[in-house]
Amino acid sequence: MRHPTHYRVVSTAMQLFREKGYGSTSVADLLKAADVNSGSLYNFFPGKREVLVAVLEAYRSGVGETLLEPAWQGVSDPIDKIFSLLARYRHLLVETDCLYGCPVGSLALEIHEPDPPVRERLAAYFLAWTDAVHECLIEADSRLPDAFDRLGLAEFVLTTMEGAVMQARTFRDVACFDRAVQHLRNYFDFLLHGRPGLPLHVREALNAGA
Amino acid sequence: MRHPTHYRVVSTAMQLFREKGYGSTSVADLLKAADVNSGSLYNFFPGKREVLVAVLEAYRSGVGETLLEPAWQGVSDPIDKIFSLLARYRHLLVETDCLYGCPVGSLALEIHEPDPPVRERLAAYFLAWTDAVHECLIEADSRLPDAFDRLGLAEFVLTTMEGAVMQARTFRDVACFDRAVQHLRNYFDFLLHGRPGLPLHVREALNAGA
DNA sequence: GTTTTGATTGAATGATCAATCCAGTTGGAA
DNA sequence: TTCCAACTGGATTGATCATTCAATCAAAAC
Repeated sequence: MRHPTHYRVVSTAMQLFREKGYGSTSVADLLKAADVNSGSLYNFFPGKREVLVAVLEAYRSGVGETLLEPAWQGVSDPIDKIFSLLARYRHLLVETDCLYGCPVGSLALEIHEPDPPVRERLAAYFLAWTDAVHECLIEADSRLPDAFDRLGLAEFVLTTMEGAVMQARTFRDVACFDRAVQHLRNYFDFLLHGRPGLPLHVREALNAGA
Repeated sequence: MRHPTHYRVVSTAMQLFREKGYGSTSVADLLKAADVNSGSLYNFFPGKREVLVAVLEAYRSGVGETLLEPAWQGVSDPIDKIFSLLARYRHLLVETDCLYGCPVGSLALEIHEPDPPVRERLAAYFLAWTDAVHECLIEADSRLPDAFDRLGLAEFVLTTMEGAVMQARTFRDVACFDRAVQHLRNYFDFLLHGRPGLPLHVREALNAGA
C-alpha cells in the first residue's frame, strides 16, 4: 500500500531539499521523485513555498521522535545526552561523506527573503532544539554554576553544532566537527568542574595568587 | 571615470549574491545591476559559476584590507583583536537588520553540489579567516595554556561566528549573536585565567577539595 | 439513483533561465 | 593607414521554471 499524496510530497521534498536545497529543487523534480502529478500537488499546496513550510513543520514536529529519541537511546546522564545529540549529527555527516549536515540550518541560510511564515518555522525548529538541550541543563542543574543562564548555554550548543556542521561540509572533513565539539566539551568541563563554579577555597587561592 | 567591466561584474555580483544568494540571482539581474551586456560578461566569464568563483576569490583576497584592517583599527591586544573581528560581524548584522551576516558562510551552505573549484575557494576563505585568528593566538602565546592547540581554537572562533550569525539571521535578533560571543569570551577567560592554565597552587587547592 | 465533493490527470501556459551569436566598435601595434 | 584582437551591444535561442486548467474519476452524501 502506498502513502497518500500529501505525505508523499512532503517526505520527498524533505529529501530533495536536503540534497539539493530549496531553490535548486524544481517542482518538476519533486513531482517526478514523489510520483505525483502537478495538479495533485497544487490541489494540496498553493505553491512551492507552502511545500517548504510543510517540510519545516515536519522537521519541527519530528524533533523528538526522529532526532532526540534515537540519539538518547540508553543515555541517561543529561550532559551525556547533549553530546549524544551532537554525536548524532556527526553520524549524519559521516554517512553522507560530509555532504549533508543539519537540513534546517542549510535552509535557514539559503532563504534570503524576509519571508515571515518561513522564518517563523525556522525559528520554531531552532527553539524546539534548544528547548531539548535546555531541559538537559535543567536536569543537570546542581552541577552548573548558580545564576548561570541555562537557556543561553543551550543556544550556544546549537550555535556550535551549526557552525561546526558548516565547516565540516565545506572542508569535507568530519574532523572539523570533532574539534569544535571538543572545545564545547572543554567549555562544559570548565563550567561543571572549574570556575566560576569553583569551590570557595579554590577561588580564594586563585585570588591570593593573582 | 568608470570601473572596467570585469571589476563591475564581480563587485556587483558580490552585492547581489549577498542579498539574494547565488541561485536566486539571475544573470539578467546581474547584467542590469552591473550595467553590462551579456556579450561582455560572457567575454570574461565562461558562465555564471565562474562569476561565483571570482567572487569567492575576491572575498578571500580582500580578507585583510576589507575585513581585518577596519576591525583592528587602534586595537593592539591580540585577544581584543579576535573579539573586535567578531564585533565587526555584529556591526554587519545591525546595519542590515540581521538580514545579512557572513556572505561566504551563506554561500557555503547554499552550494550543495560537490563542485570542487567552488568548494576549494570556500575552504580557502575559511582558512584565511582562521589563519588571521591563529596569528592573534600565537601573538598571545604566553597567556594560553601550554600544548594547547591554537589552530583548533582559531577554528572554533569561526565555528562560533558562523553559528551565531545563522541564529541571529533566523531570529532577526542580534542578541542571539551577542550571547554566543559572550560564551566564547567566557571560554577564553577560562583558558587565559582558569584551568588548565591555572597556577599550580590553585590547582592543588582544587585537588584537595575534590 | 442522482448529486456533490475532492482527488487526480497531464497537456499547456507564459515567464524566466543561462547561454549564444554575430555585427559593430574600439584602441593600439605594425 | 591598415590591421587585428579585444571588447561591446543586444536580439535570440532552447531549456526549464512554477503554475494553471479543463476534463476525468471514485466514492460519499442525499
